Amino acid sequence: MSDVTTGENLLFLTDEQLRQGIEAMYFAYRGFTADPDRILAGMAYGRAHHRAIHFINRAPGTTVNNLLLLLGVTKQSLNRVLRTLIEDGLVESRVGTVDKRERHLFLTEAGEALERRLSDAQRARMRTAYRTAGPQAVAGFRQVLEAMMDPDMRRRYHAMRESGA
Amino acid sequence: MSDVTTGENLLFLTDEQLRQGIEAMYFAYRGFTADPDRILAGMAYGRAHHRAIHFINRAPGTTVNNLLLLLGVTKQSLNRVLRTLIEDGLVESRVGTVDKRERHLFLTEAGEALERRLSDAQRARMRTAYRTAGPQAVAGFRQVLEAMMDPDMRRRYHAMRESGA
DNA sequence: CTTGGAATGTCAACAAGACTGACTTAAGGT
DNA sequence: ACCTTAAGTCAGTCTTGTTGACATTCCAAG
Repeated sequence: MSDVTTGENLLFLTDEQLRQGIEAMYFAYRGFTADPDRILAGMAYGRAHHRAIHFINRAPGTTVNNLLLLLGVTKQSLNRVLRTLIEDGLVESRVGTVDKRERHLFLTEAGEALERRLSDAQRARMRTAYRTAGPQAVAGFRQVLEAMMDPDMRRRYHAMRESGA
Repeated sequence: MSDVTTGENLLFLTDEQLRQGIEAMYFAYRGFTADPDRILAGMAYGRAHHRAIHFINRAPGTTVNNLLLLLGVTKQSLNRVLRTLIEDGLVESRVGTVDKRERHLFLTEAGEALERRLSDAQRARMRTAYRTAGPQAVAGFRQVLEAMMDPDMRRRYHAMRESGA
């Protein structure tokens, strides 16, 4: 351990440092959502639709229940969003083959097109930020974010990474 | 430049890495807001009240207009929040002495008490995350967050740090 | 000095997206 | 047969965002 991490030199843990971190998180999240929000503003969609599309793309064939756990909203709330996406032909809902109670969700071609448009914008900002800060900083960024998650979310986040990559 | 940052070794900039970063940001932000949300759930307040209280505490005497720029909402939206906080005796609004159109905002003792309760909870999570990840990671975290902000927000974020610390 | 425009803040009405609670339908599992 | 689980629906509420209209105050140009 270096001297910054021990004794009275825990300078990165002062209240002022923590407050600045909180504000940085707040302002950065605004930037993080700004580009997709702008794209969606024109259509009849919002951030809720984006989140659904994102996770259906990440885990094609996921069930409604699984999506519910990832998004942390009520089924009534998700249902409203999902219904419009299905009606508009962006998402397809297939009855489960092994368990017919389940609905498996997939993006249609139109859904994938919108997903790409949204995630291109979001990744472009992320890429610029990553490039500006450099690989070391990115590693630290990821470490702190992970430590900030609730344990449940951290589990789901890891599960997603394993199946995804 | 080290070899990770050049040539074909830009591994931290792959689409998969960026997607994981996006998801980490999403899940971490949920954790970030969870504790204050829980505290506020009981009262008739929400995240919007928290944000107002936070920034009034950070910049006592700030005007409504300045708060508007920080929060990025319409004045009508902020006004509703502010009105309830004033009615409930958490915020005091003083008519400007030099420009009587302006209202200067301050936390009352009750307001400061709630601010402390909310920010204690949020800082506790932040402190744990920082301690877990370590000072190097925290530095990287801050760098990436800053690079993710919109330029306007970055300016305001820096202005806040100068006056605050 | 007056008057018109800009800045600041307030009121009212509405929409999106979250919530709870109650209920239905269909399919599994014991 | 009975209970549970998955999904969907209907109704009502809350928070927080939006627009539009309006009042007050300031300031500067005529």
